[in-house]
Amino acid sequence: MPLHLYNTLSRRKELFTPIDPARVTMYVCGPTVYNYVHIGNARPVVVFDTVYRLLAREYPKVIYARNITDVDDKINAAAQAGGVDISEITGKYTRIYCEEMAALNTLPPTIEPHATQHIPQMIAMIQELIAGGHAYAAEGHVLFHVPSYADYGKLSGRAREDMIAGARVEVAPYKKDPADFVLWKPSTPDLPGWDSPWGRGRPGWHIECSSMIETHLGNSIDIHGGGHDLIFPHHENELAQSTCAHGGKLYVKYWMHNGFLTMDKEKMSKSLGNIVRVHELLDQAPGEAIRWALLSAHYRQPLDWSDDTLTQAKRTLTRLYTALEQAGDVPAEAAAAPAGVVEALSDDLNTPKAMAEIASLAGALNQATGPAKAKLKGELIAAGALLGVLQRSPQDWFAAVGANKAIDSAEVERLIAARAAARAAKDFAGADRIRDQIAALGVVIEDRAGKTTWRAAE
RNA sequence: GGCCGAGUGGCAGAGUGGCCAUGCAGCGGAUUGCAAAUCCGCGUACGUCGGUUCGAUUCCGGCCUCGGCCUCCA
Repeated sequence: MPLHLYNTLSRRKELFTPIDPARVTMYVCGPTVYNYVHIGNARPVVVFDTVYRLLAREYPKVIYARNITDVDDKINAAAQAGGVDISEITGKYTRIYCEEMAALNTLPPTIEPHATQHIPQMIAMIQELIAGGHAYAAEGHVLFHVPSYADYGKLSGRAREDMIAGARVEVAPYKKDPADFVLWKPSTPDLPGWDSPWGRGRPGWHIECSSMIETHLGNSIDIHGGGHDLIFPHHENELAQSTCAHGGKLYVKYWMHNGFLTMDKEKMSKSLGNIVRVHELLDQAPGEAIRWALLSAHYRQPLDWSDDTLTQAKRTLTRLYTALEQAGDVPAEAAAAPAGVVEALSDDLNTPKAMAEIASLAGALNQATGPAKAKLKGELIAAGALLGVLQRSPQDWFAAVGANKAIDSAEVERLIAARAAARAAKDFAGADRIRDQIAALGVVIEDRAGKTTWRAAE
Protein backbone atom coordinates (compact mmCIF):
# COMPACT_ATOMS: atom_id res chain seq x y z
CA MET A 1 0.00 0.00 0.00
CA PRO A 2 1.34 3.43 -0.84
CA LEU A 3 1.82 5.88 2.00
CA HIS A 4 -1.35 7.30 3.49
CA LEU A 5 -1.37 10.00 6.15
CA TYR A 6 -4.16 11.45 8.24
CA ASN A 7 -4.60 15.11 7.41
CA THR A 8 -5.93 17.25 10.24
CA LEU A 9 -7.33 19.71 7.70
CA SER A 10 -9.53 17.19 5.89
CA ARG A 11 -9.99 14.95 8.92
CA ARG A 12 -9.28 11.82 6.95
CA LYS A 13 -6.49 9.61 5.74
CA GLU A 14 -5.17 10.72 2.38
CA LEU A 15 -2.82 9.23 -0.15
CA PHE A 16 0.51 11.01 0.20
CA THR A 17 1.63 12.60 -3.05
CA PRO A 18 4.40 15.16 -2.64
CA ILE A 19 4.21 18.54 -4.30
CA ASP A 20 7.62 17.82 -5.81
CA PRO A 21 8.79 14.19 -5.53
CA ALA A 22 12.34 15.37 -6.15
CA ARG A 23 12.23 17.53 -3.02
CA VAL A 24 9.91 16.44 -0.23
CA THR A 25 9.56 18.96 2.60
CA MET A 26 8.56 18.54 6.23
CA TYR A 27 8.54 21.02 9.10
CA VAL A 28 7.99 20.18 12.75
CA CYS A 29 7.59 22.69 15.55
CA GLY A 30 10.54 22.37 17.90
CA PRO A 31 11.08 23.42 21.49
CA THR A 32 11.29 26.74 23.23
CA VAL A 33 14.67 26.38 24.87
CA TYR A 34 14.42 27.55 28.45
CA ASN A 35 14.46 24.30 30.42
CA TYR A 36 14.80 20.53 30.15
CA VAL A 37 12.14 18.97 27.96
CA HIS A 38 9.71 16.38 29.26
CA ILE A 39 8.81 13.08 27.72
CA GLY A 40 5.66 14.55 26.18
CA ASN A 41 7.79 17.00 24.25
CA ALA A 42 9.78 14.09 22.92
CA ARG A 43 6.79 12.35 21.40
CA PRO A 44 6.45 14.46 18.25
CA VAL A 45 10.20 14.38 17.76
CA VAL A 46 10.24 10.58 17.75
CA VAL A 47 7.03 10.31 15.73
CA PHE A 48 8.15 12.65 12.98
CA ASP A 49 11.61 11.16 12.97
CA THR A 50 9.87 7.92 12.06
CA VAL A 51 7.91 9.69 9.33
CA TYR A 52 11.21 11.10 8.11
CA ARG A 53 12.76 7.62 7.95
CA LEU A 54 9.76 6.35 6.04
CA LEU A 55 9.88 9.21 3.55
CA ALA A 56 13.62 8.92 3.11
CA ARG A 57 13.16 5.29 2.18
CA GLU A 58 10.91 6.30 -0.70
CA TYR A 59 12.15 9.68 -1.89
CA PRO A 60 15.69 10.63 -2.86
CA LYS A 61 15.64 14.02 -1.17
CA VAL A 62 13.67 14.84 1.96
CA ILE A 63 14.22 18.18 3.63
CA TYR A 64 13.23 18.06 7.25
CA ALA A 65 13.31 21.23 9.32
CA ARG A 66 12.79 21.40 13.07
CA ASN A 67 13.10 24.83 14.59
CA ILE A 68 14.53 26.13 17.82
CA THR A 69 12.48 28.91 19.39
CA ASP A 70 15.09 31.04 21.13
CA VAL A 71 13.11 34.21 21.71
CA ASP A 72 10.20 33.99 24.09
CA ASP A 73 8.91 35.50 27.30
CA LYS A 74 9.63 32.34 29.21
CA ILE A 75 13.25 32.48 28.13
CA ASN A 76 13.42 36.08 29.28
CA ALA A 77 11.96 35.10 32.62
CA ALA A 78 14.42 32.23 33.04
CA ALA A 79 17.35 34.49 32.22
CA GLN A 80 16.18 37.12 34.65
CA ALA A 81 15.60 34.57 37.38
CA GLY A 82 19.09 33.18 36.91
CA GLY A 83 20.68 36.58 36.50
CA VAL A 84 22.33 35.48 33.28
CA ASP A 85 22.28 36.51 29.67
CA ILE A 86 19.53 35.09 27.51
CA SER A 87 21.99 33.44 25.17
CA GLU A 88 23.35 31.48 28.09
CA ILE A 89 19.92 29.95 28.69
CA THR A 90 19.15 29.27 25.04
CA GLY A 91 22.62 27.94 24.28
CA LYS A 92 22.60 25.55 27.20
CA TYR A 93 19.16 24.12 26.61
CA THR A 94 19.56 23.89 22.86
CA ARG A 95 22.64 21.76 23.36
CA ILE A 96 20.93 19.56 25.95
CA TYR A 97 17.90 19.18 23.72
CA CYS A 98 19.97 18.02 20.78
CA GLU A 99 21.85 15.53 22.93
CA GLU A 100 18.68 14.11 24.41
CA MET A 101 16.93 13.77 21.09
CA ALA A 102 20.00 12.06 19.66
CA ALA A 103 19.86 9.65 22.60
CA LEU A 104 16.35 8.74 21.44
CA ASN A 105 17.85 7.66 18.12
CA THR A 106 16.34 10.53 16.20
CA LEU A 107 18.24 11.51 13.09
CA PRO A 108 19.40 15.10 12.95
CA PRO A 109 16.97 17.17 10.88
CA THR A 110 18.25 18.57 7.62
CA ILE A 111 17.94 22.07 9.06
CA GLU A 112 17.51 23.36 12.61
CA PRO A 113 16.69 27.02 12.14
CA HIS A 114 16.83 29.40 15.09
CA ALA A 115 14.15 32.06 15.35
CA THR A 116 16.58 34.85 16.26
CA GLN A 117 18.46 34.27 13.03
CA HIS A 118 15.41 35.07 10.93
CA ILE A 119 14.30 38.45 12.25
CA PRO A 120 14.82 40.29 8.92
CA GLN A 121 12.75 37.65 7.12
CA MET A 122 9.99 37.99 9.71
CA ILE A 123 9.95 41.75 9.32
CA ALA A 124 9.78 41.36 5.55
CA MET A 125 6.85 39.00 5.81
CA ILE A 126 5.03 41.33 8.18
CA GLN A 127 5.56 44.17 5.71
CA GLU A 128 4.05 42.09 2.95
CA LEU A 129 1.05 41.35 5.12
CA ILE A 130 0.57 45.03 5.85
CA ALA A 131 0.92 45.87 2.16
CA GLY A 132 -1.66 43.24 1.31
CA GLY A 133 -4.14 44.67 3.77
CA HIS A 134 -3.93 41.66 6.11
CA ALA A 135 -2.13 43.38 8.97
CA TYR A 136 -1.92 46.76 10.62
CA ALA A 137 0.35 48.57 13.05
CA ALA A 138 -1.05 49.92 16.30
CA GLU A 139 0.76 51.28 19.34
CA GLY A 140 4.07 49.63 18.51
CA HIS A 141 2.35 46.32 17.75
CA VAL A 142 1.60 44.79 14.41
CA LEU A 143 -1.50 42.64 14.29
CA PHE A 144 -2.82 40.18 11.79
CA HIS A 145 -6.38 41.07 10.88
CA VAL A 146 -8.28 37.82 11.07
CA PRO A 147 -11.41 38.89 9.10
CA SER A 148 -9.10 39.50 6.12
CA TYR A 149 -8.73 35.75 5.68
CA ALA A 150 -12.04 34.10 4.88
CA ASP A 151 -10.90 30.54 5.60
CA TYR A 152 -9.75 31.33 9.12
CA GLY A 153 -10.83 28.55 11.47
CA LYS A 154 -10.87 25.78 8.90
CA LEU A 155 -7.92 23.86 10.32
CA SER A 156 -9.12 23.81 13.90
CA GLY A 157 -12.78 23.50 12.93
CA ARG A 158 -13.85 26.60 14.75
CA ALA A 159 -16.48 29.07 13.73
CA ARG A 160 -15.71 32.73 14.32
CA GLU A 161 -18.85 33.23 16.36
CA ASP A 162 -17.83 30.42 18.71
CA MET A 163 -14.43 31.92 19.22
CA ILE A 164 -15.84 35.30 20.04
CA ALA A 165 -18.45 33.78 22.32
CA GLY A 166 -15.81 31.73 24.07
CA ALA A 167 -13.27 34.51 24.35
CA ARG A 168 -12.22 34.72 27.95
CA VAL A 169 -9.36 37.08 27.51
CA GLU A 170 -9.81 40.76 27.71
CA VAL A 171 -9.34 42.23 24.28
CA ALA A 172 -6.51 44.72 23.92
CA PRO A 173 -7.90 48.13 23.01
CA TYR A 174 -5.74 48.51 19.90
CA LYS A 175 -7.21 45.40 18.24
CA LYS A 176 -9.60 46.02 15.38
CA ASP A 177 -11.10 42.58 15.86
CA PRO A 178 -10.97 40.46 19.01
CA ALA A 179 -9.45 37.53 17.10
CA ASP A 180 -6.55 39.57 15.69
CA PHE A 181 -3.21 38.22 16.83
CA VAL A 182 0.24 39.69 17.29
CA LEU A 183 2.88 39.56 14.59
CA TRP A 184 5.23 42.00 16.27
CA LYS A 185 5.28 43.48 19.74
CA PRO A 186 7.32 46.23 21.37
CA SER A 187 10.18 45.43 23.72
CA THR A 188 11.29 47.36 26.77
CA PRO A 189 15.01 48.22 26.96
CA ASP A 190 15.73 45.33 29.34
CA LEU A 191 14.22 42.78 26.96
CA PRO A 192 15.68 41.42 23.75
CA GLY A 193 14.60 43.46 20.76
CA TRP A 194 15.36 44.31 17.19
CA ASP A 195 14.89 47.53 15.29
CA SER A 196 11.95 47.49 12.97
CA PRO A 197 9.74 49.93 11.05
CA TRP A 198 7.46 49.83 14.10
CA GLY A 199 10.16 50.56 16.62
CA ARG A 200 12.31 48.26 18.70
CA GLY A 201 10.51 45.02 19.36
CA ARG A 202 10.34 41.25 18.98
CA PRO A 203 8.31 38.86 16.89
CA GLY A 204 5.10 37.16 17.90
CA TRP A 205 5.21 33.41 18.20
CA HIS A 206 3.37 32.36 15.05
CA ILE A 207 5.31 34.44 12.56
CA GLU A 208 8.52 32.63 13.50
CA CYS A 209 7.50 29.30 12.02
CA SER A 210 5.91 30.86 8.94
CA SER A 211 9.05 32.79 8.25
CA MET A 212 11.47 29.92 8.78
CA ILE A 213 9.38 27.68 6.56
CA GLU A 214 9.35 30.28 3.83
CA THR A 215 13.10 30.80 4.14
CA HIS A 216 14.21 27.19 4.13
CA LEU A 217 11.47 25.12 2.57
CA GLY A 218 9.50 27.46 0.33
CA ASN A 219 5.98 28.85 0.07
CA SER A 220 4.31 25.44 -0.05
CA ILE A 221 5.41 22.42 1.93
CA ASP A 222 4.29 18.81 2.07
CA ILE A 223 4.02 18.05 5.78
CA HIS A 224 3.71 20.24 8.83
CA GLY A 225 3.75 18.44 12.13
CA GLY A 226 3.43 19.08 15.81
CA GLY A 227 1.45 18.30 18.90
CA HIS A 228 -2.31 18.39 18.98
CA ASP A 229 -2.37 21.50 21.11
CA LEU A 230 -0.67 23.48 18.39
CA ILE A 231 -3.64 23.24 16.04
CA PHE A 232 -5.17 26.27 17.67
CA PRO A 233 -4.07 28.93 17.72
CA HIS A 234 -0.55 28.35 16.47
CA HIS A 235 -1.09 26.41 13.26
CA GLU A 236 -4.34 28.15 12.46
CA ASN A 237 -2.54 31.47 12.65
CA GLU A 238 0.45 30.27 10.68
CA LEU A 239 -1.85 29.02 7.98
CA ALA A 240 -3.66 32.35 7.82
CA GLN A 241 -0.59 34.55 7.68
CA SER A 242 1.45 32.42 5.30
CA THR A 243 -1.43 31.94 2.90
CA CYS A 244 -2.11 35.68 2.91
CA ALA A 245 1.57 36.56 2.53
CA HIS A 246 1.83 34.28 -0.49
CA GLY A 247 -1.20 35.46 -2.39
CA GLY A 248 -3.41 32.55 -1.47
CA LYS A 249 -0.96 29.82 -2.43
CA LEU A 250 -1.20 26.44 -0.71
CA TYR A 251 0.79 26.57 2.52
CA VAL A 252 0.78 22.98 3.80
CA LYS A 253 -0.49 19.93 1.98
CA TYR A 254 -0.67 17.55 4.94
CA TRP A 255 -1.13 18.70 8.53
CA MET A 256 -0.15 16.04 11.06
CA HIS A 257 -0.71 16.23 14.79
CA ASN A 258 0.29 13.75 17.44
CA GLY A 259 -1.87 12.93 20.43
CA PHE A 260 -0.90 13.67 23.98
CA LEU A 261 1.19 11.88 26.43
CA THR A 262 -0.70 11.67 29.68
CA MET A 263 0.19 10.96 33.25
CA ASP A 264 -2.64 9.25 35.12
CA LYS A 265 -4.82 10.09 32.12
CA GLU A 266 -4.10 13.79 32.45
CA LYS A 267 -2.11 15.83 30.00
CA MET A 268 1.52 16.10 30.95
CA SER A 269 2.44 19.74 31.07
CA LYS A 270 4.74 22.04 32.88
CA SER A 271 1.86 24.09 34.18
CA LEU A 272 0.24 21.05 35.79
CA GLY A 273 3.57 19.99 37.21
CA ASN A 274 3.06 16.31 36.37
CA ILE A 275 6.06 16.03 34.12
CA VAL A 276 8.75 13.43 33.69
CA ARG A 277 11.85 14.79 32.05
CA VAL A 278 13.77 13.01 29.36
CA HIS A 279 17.08 13.35 31.15
CA GLU A 280 15.63 11.62 34.19
CA LEU A 281 14.35 8.74 32.08
CA LEU A 282 17.71 8.37 30.39
CA ASP A 283 19.11 7.49 33.80
CA GLN A 284 16.62 4.65 34.04
CA ALA A 285 16.69 3.14 30.59
CA PRO A 286 18.45 3.36 27.25
CA GLY A 287 17.03 6.01 24.94
CA GLU A 288 16.08 3.23 22.59
CA ALA A 289 13.64 1.86 25.17
CA ILE A 290 12.11 5.31 25.64
CA ARG A 291 11.72 5.55 21.89
CA TRP A 292 10.07 2.12 21.69
CA ALA A 293 7.67 3.12 24.46
CA LEU A 294 6.75 6.34 22.65
CA LEU A 295 6.01 4.42 19.47
CA SER A 296 4.08 1.65 21.22
CA ALA A 297 0.79 3.50 20.78
CA HIS A 298 -0.47 4.95 17.52
CA TYR A 299 0.74 8.55 17.24
CA ARG A 300 -2.74 10.06 17.14
CA GLN A 301 -3.88 8.18 20.24
CA PRO A 302 -3.23 9.34 23.75
CA LEU A 303 -0.44 7.46 25.48
CA ASP A 304 -0.56 7.14 29.24
CA TRP A 305 2.93 7.13 30.67
CA SER A 306 3.93 5.09 33.70
CA ASP A 307 6.99 3.25 34.97
CA ASP A 308 5.44 0.14 33.52
CA THR A 309 5.43 1.63 30.02
CA LEU A 310 9.18 1.85 30.06
CA THR A 311 9.70 -1.51 31.75
CA GLN A 312 7.62 -3.25 29.11
CA ALA A 313 9.52 -1.50 26.34
CA LYS A 314 12.80 -2.63 27.85
CA ARG A 315 11.63 -6.23 28.10
CA THR A 316 10.37 -6.29 24.56
CA LEU A 317 13.63 -4.95 23.21
CA THR A 318 15.56 -7.43 25.29
CA ARG A 319 13.55 -10.20 23.68
CA LEU A 320 14.32 -8.85 20.22
CA TYR A 321 18.01 -8.41 20.95
CA THR A 322 18.08 -11.90 22.42
CA ALA A 323 16.78 -13.24 19.13
CA LEU A 324 19.55 -11.38 17.32
CA GLU A 325 22.11 -12.64 19.79
CA GLN A 326 21.00 -16.23 19.36
CA ALA A 327 21.45 -15.78 15.64
CA GLY A 328 24.94 -14.49 16.32
CA ASP A 329 26.48 -17.44 14.48
CA VAL A 330 25.30 -16.19 11.09
CA PRO A 331 25.88 -12.81 9.47
CA ALA A 332 22.83 -10.68 8.77
CA GLU A 333 21.95 -10.81 5.12
CA ALA A 334 21.44 -7.45 3.45
CA ALA A 335 17.66 -7.20 3.30
CA ALA A 336 14.91 -4.69 2.84
CA ALA A 337 12.40 -4.17 5.61
CA PRO A 338 9.70 -6.82 5.21
CA ALA A 339 6.47 -5.84 3.47
CA GLY A 340 4.33 -6.30 6.57
CA VAL A 341 6.26 -3.70 8.48
CA VAL A 342 6.31 -1.23 5.61
CA GLU A 343 2.58 -1.77 5.03
CA ALA A 344 1.79 -1.05 8.64
CA LEU A 345 3.84 2.13 8.70
CA SER A 346 2.44 3.22 5.36
CA ASP A 347 -1.02 3.12 6.86
CA ASP A 348 -0.75 6.41 8.69
CA LEU A 349 2.24 5.27 10.69
CA ASN A 350 0.67 2.32 12.46
CA THR A 351 3.66 1.66 14.68
CA PRO A 352 1.92 -0.80 17.05
CA LYS A 353 1.07 -2.98 14.08
CA ALA A 354 4.61 -2.69 12.77
CA MET A 355 5.84 -3.78 16.19
CA ALA A 356 3.57 -6.82 16.07
CA GLU A 357 5.15 -7.71 12.72
CA ILE A 358 8.58 -7.30 14.23
CA ALA A 359 7.64 -9.59 17.10
CA SER A 360 6.58 -12.32 14.68
CA LEU A 361 9.79 -11.79 12.77
CA ALA A 362 11.77 -12.40 15.95
CA GLY A 363 9.75 -15.54 16.62
CA ALA A 364 10.51 -16.81 13.14
CA LEU A 365 14.18 -16.01 13.60
CA ASN A 366 14.29 -17.95 16.86
CA GLN A 367 13.12 -21.05 15.04
CA ALA A 368 15.00 -20.57 11.81
CA THR A 369 17.86 -22.73 10.63
CA GLY A 370 20.04 -22.61 7.55
CA PRO A 371 19.86 -19.80 5.02
CA ALA A 372 16.51 -18.56 6.32
CA LYS A 373 18.23 -17.53 9.52
CA ALA A 374 20.58 -15.01 7.88
CA LYS A 375 17.74 -13.60 5.84
CA LEU A 376 15.38 -13.19 8.80
CA LYS A 377 18.14 -11.63 10.83
CA GLY A 378 18.74 -9.08 8.10
CA GLU A 379 15.02 -8.40 7.82
CA LEU A 380 14.65 -7.89 11.54
CA ILE A 381 17.48 -5.37 11.55
CA ALA A 382 16.08 -3.60 8.50
CA ALA A 383 12.63 -3.43 10.08
CA GLY A 384 14.20 -2.04 13.23
CA ALA A 385 15.97 0.64 11.20
CA LEU A 386 12.65 2.02 10.03
CA LEU A 387 11.55 2.42 13.63
CA GLY A 388 14.96 3.61 14.75
CA VAL A 389 15.75 0.59 16.92
CA LEU A 390 17.83 -2.63 16.86
CA GLN A 391 20.81 -0.97 15.23
CA ARG A 392 23.42 -1.88 17.82
CA SER A 393 24.95 -5.17 18.84
CA PRO A 394 22.99 -7.25 21.37
CA GLN A 395 25.99 -7.01 23.70
CA ASP A 396 25.76 -3.23 23.58
CA TRP A 397 22.09 -3.40 24.40
CA PHE A 398 22.55 -5.69 27.39
CA ALA A 399 25.36 -3.48 28.62
CA ALA A 400 23.21 -0.38 28.21
CA VAL A 401 20.34 -1.92 30.16
CA GLY A 402 22.73 -2.62 33.01
CA ALA A 403 24.61 0.64 32.64
CA ASN A 404 22.77 2.36 35.44
CA LYS A 405 23.57 -0.47 37.82
CA ALA A 406 26.94 -0.93 39.39
CA ILE A 407 27.86 -4.45 38.37
CA ASP A 408 31.32 -5.78 39.12
CA SER A 409 31.90 -7.76 35.96
CA ALA A 410 35.15 -9.27 37.19
CA GLU A 411 33.29 -10.64 40.19
CA VAL A 412 30.57 -12.00 37.94
CA GLU A 413 33.12 -13.71 35.72
CA ARG A 414 34.85 -15.20 38.77
CA LEU A 415 31.56 -16.61 40.07
CA ILE A 416 30.66 -18.01 36.67
CA ALA A 417 34.00 -19.79 36.52
CA ALA A 418 33.48 -21.17 40.02
CA ARG A 419 30.03 -22.37 39.06
CA ALA A 420 31.38 -24.00 35.93
CA ALA A 421 33.88 -25.89 38.06
CA ALA A 422 31.17 -27.01 40.44
CA ARG A 423 29.00 -28.17 37.56
CA ALA A 424 31.91 -30.05 36.03
CA ALA A 425 32.32 -31.83 39.35
CA LYS A 426 28.56 -32.55 39.35
CA ASP A 427 28.23 -30.47 42.51
CA PHE A 428 24.90 -29.04 41.45
CA ALA A 429 23.91 -27.84 44.87
CA GLY A 430 27.10 -25.83 45.00
CA ALA A 431 26.53 -24.54 41.48
CA ASP A 432 23.03 -23.37 42.37
CA ARG A 433 24.34 -21.59 45.45
CA ILE A 434 26.79 -19.71 43.28
CA ARG A 435 24.03 -18.85 40.85
CA ASP A 436 22.04 -17.38 43.73
CA GLN A 437 25.04 -15.23 44.55
CA ILE A 438 25.18 -14.06 40.96
CA ALA A 439 21.46 -13.30 40.95
CA ALA A 440 21.96 -11.25 44.09
CA LEU A 441 24.30 -9.04 42.07
CA GLY A 442 21.43 -8.28 39.68
CA VAL A 443 22.72 -10.55 36.97
CA VAL A 444 20.93 -13.22 34.96
CA ILE A 445 22.97 -16.05 33.51
CA GLU A 446 22.14 -18.37 30.66
CA ASP A 447 23.78 -21.68 29.79
CA ARG A 448 23.60 -22.06 26.08
CA ALA A 449 25.55 -24.14 23.61
CA GLY A 450 27.99 -25.16 26.30
CA LYS A 451 28.75 -21.57 27.21
CA THR A 452 27.50 -19.38 30.02
CA THR A 453 26.57 -15.81 29.18
CA TRP A 454 25.34 -13.12 31.51
CA ARG A 455 23.42 -9.89 31.38
CA ALA A 456 21.98 -7.42 33.84
CA ALA A 457 18.51 -8.14 35.11
CA GLU A 458 16.06 -5.28 34.64
C1' G B 1 -21.18 26.38 26.35
C1' G B 2 -18.63 25.36 21.23
C1' C B 3 -15.30 22.04 18.65
C1' C B 4 -12.46 17.36 18.79
C1' G B 5 -11.03 12.54 20.56
C1' A B 6 -11.32 8.10 23.58
C1' G B 7 -13.74 3.84 26.41
C1' U B 8 -10.94 -3.60 23.81
C1' G B 9 -8.94 -9.64 28.01
C1' G B 10 -4.65 -8.84 34.65
C1' C B 11 -1.62 -4.66 32.04
C1' A B 12 -0.06 -2.19 27.41
C1' G B 13 -2.17 -1.79 22.70
C1' A B 14 -3.74 -2.80 17.17
C1' G B 15 -7.76 -4.22 14.25
C1' U B 16 -12.12 -6.13 11.90
C1' G B 17 -19.34 -6.82 9.91
C1' G B 18 -18.90 -13.56 10.50
C1' C B 19 -12.16 -16.72 11.28
C1' C B 20 -5.25 -15.23 14.60
C1' A B 21 -3.60 -9.19 16.62
C1' U B 22 1.01 -8.58 19.12
C1' G B 23 3.93 -7.88 23.63
C1' C B 24 4.22 -8.27 29.03
C1' A B 25 2.24 -10.94 33.22
C1' G B 26 -0.36 -15.87 34.49
C1' C B 27 -1.23 -21.25 33.75
C1' G B 28 0.17 -26.15 31.35
C1' G B 29 3.81 -28.73 28.35
C1' A B 30 8.68 -29.42 25.56
C1' U B 31 13.79 -28.40 26.45
C1' U B 32 17.45 -27.90 30.70
C1' G B 33 21.25 -31.50 36.09
C1' C B 34 18.04 -27.33 37.95
C1' A B 35 17.33 -22.62 35.90
C1' A B 36 17.45 -18.82 32.19
C1' A B 37 16.53 -18.22 27.09
C1' U B 38 13.60 -20.52 23.31
C1' C B 39 9.41 -23.30 21.34
C1' C B 40 4.19 -25.33 21.68
C1' G B 41 -0.62 -24.82 23.96
C1' C B 42 -4.47 -22.23 27.24
C1' G B 43 -7.72 -18.09 28.93
C1' U B 44 -15.89 -17.25 26.62
C1' A B 45 -11.92 -8.89 25.66
C1' C B 46 -14.48 -5.32 23.13
C1' G B 47 -18.54 1.30 28.38
C1' U B 48 -24.11 1.14 28.25
C1' C B 49 -29.12 0.93 26.05
C1' G B 50 -31.59 0.50 21.56
C1' G B 51 -31.58 0.06 15.96
C1' U B 52 -29.91 -1.96 11.03
C1' U B 53 -28.32 -7.05 9.68
C1' C B 54 -28.81 -14.01 8.68
C1' G B 55 -24.81 -12.16 11.91
C1' A B 56 -21.94 -6.14 15.31
C1' U B 57 -16.72 -5.12 19.48
C1' U B 58 -16.79 -3.31 14.28
C1' C B 59 -22.35 0.48 10.97
C1' C B 60 -26.43 4.06 12.98
C1' G B 61 -28.79 6.66 17.22
C1' G B 62 -29.35 7.81 22.51
C1' C B 63 -26.94 7.62 27.20
C1' C B 64 -22.78 7.30 30.72
C1' U B 65 -17.64 8.07 31.82
C1' C B 66 -12.88 10.16 30.73
C1' G B 67 -9.52 13.40 28.20
C1' G B 68 -7.96 17.55 24.88
C1' C B 69 -8.53 22.51 22.56
C1' C B 70 -11.12 27.27 23.00
C1' U B 71 -5.16 31.13 27.23
C1' C B 72 1.55 29.97 27.04
C1' C B 73 1.78 24.59 26.02
C1' A B 74 4.32 18.76 22.10
